[in-house]
Amino acid sequence: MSLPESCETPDPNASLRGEDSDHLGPTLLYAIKQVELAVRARLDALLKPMGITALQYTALTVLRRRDGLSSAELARNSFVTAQTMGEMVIALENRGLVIRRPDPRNKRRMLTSVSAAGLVLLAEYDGGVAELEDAMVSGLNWKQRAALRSYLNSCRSGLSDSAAH
Amino acid sequence: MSLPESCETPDPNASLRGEDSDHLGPTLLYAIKQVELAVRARLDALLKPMGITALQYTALTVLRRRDGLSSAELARNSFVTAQTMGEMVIALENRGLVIRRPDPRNKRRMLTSVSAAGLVLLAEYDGGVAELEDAMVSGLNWKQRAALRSYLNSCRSGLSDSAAH
DNA sequence: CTGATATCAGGTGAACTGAAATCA
DNA sequence: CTGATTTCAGTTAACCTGATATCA
Repeated sequence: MSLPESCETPDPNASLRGEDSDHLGPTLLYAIKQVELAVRARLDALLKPMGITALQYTALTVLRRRDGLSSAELARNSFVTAQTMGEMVIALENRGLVIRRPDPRNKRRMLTSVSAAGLVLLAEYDGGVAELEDAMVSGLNWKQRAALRSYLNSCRSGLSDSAAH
Repeated sequence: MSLPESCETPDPNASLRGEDSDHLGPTLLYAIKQVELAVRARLDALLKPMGITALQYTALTVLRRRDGLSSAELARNSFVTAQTMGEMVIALENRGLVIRRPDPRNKRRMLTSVSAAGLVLLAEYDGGVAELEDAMVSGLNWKQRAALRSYLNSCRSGLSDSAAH
């Protein structure tokens, strides 16, 4: 990995508004945490009036994209234990937002799907969530947005794969 | 602010492993959440052996950079209530990691500083945290890392500033 | 027998809301 | 009086560990 030495100073005007102008410390980790905190605060405020948590919303959106996952698979996707996700899925089932049925090829597994009511609920949120994302990336053009997503995917794989020190 | 446009195609392999190659939905929000979840899992595992939470660690690093903040200011920085942050700061004080003393100009405010023991504890973590960040951005060159930080800062200001729909 | 899944039981820490007191 | 900060009290949602049963 050759490092370009064209400009050592990563950021001449890092101190934009005196808020978080750290030129040392876990800058990228901190930046990601700050963005996620802001997103979560907004998302909670958006979802709370309808009585659903951010984690439940996330699980529903994942199930909408990938139908028929088991709660254990959902748990691995969200970095929580199988018990925790199992309870949440049951809660969603009791509220009629998801439907579960045993896997015909494995009687132990329970295939989970978003119910019609769940799809309606998700559809009601889609607009607000899209607005939230638009607000977040309002300062970036499409090319930068694509690069940001690419970089984030790289970060995720870098953390999940061979991140042994 | 010059933004690097020499970056290669945004995603040579956007579909990493068939896991989350969604071309629709809240992709960027989801990508950020996924990265933060992975970071938090790693950070918790790193910090747990010494009995400190990720939020406490973050608060300590913020105080190291900006000495003398009040718990209310810390709360606003971390998107939690003043009560929550107040309890955490007291917990840190009881463990001798921070020191508080009344603001001479405002007897109600309590100025918080990292204690010597707190600085030692932070120093012990700096290495592991740096390794964690290195692992996260191992797939990015320095230019992409700088762009990522710039984009994340843009996202944060986009969320905190005028994010009215 | 081993591993994965689901579920029940119990426990914990972290966050919230509400209210009260102090001070600029 | 208004607003900000701190602190006390009660509460809740989220997550954990441990144990058990089922099934590939």
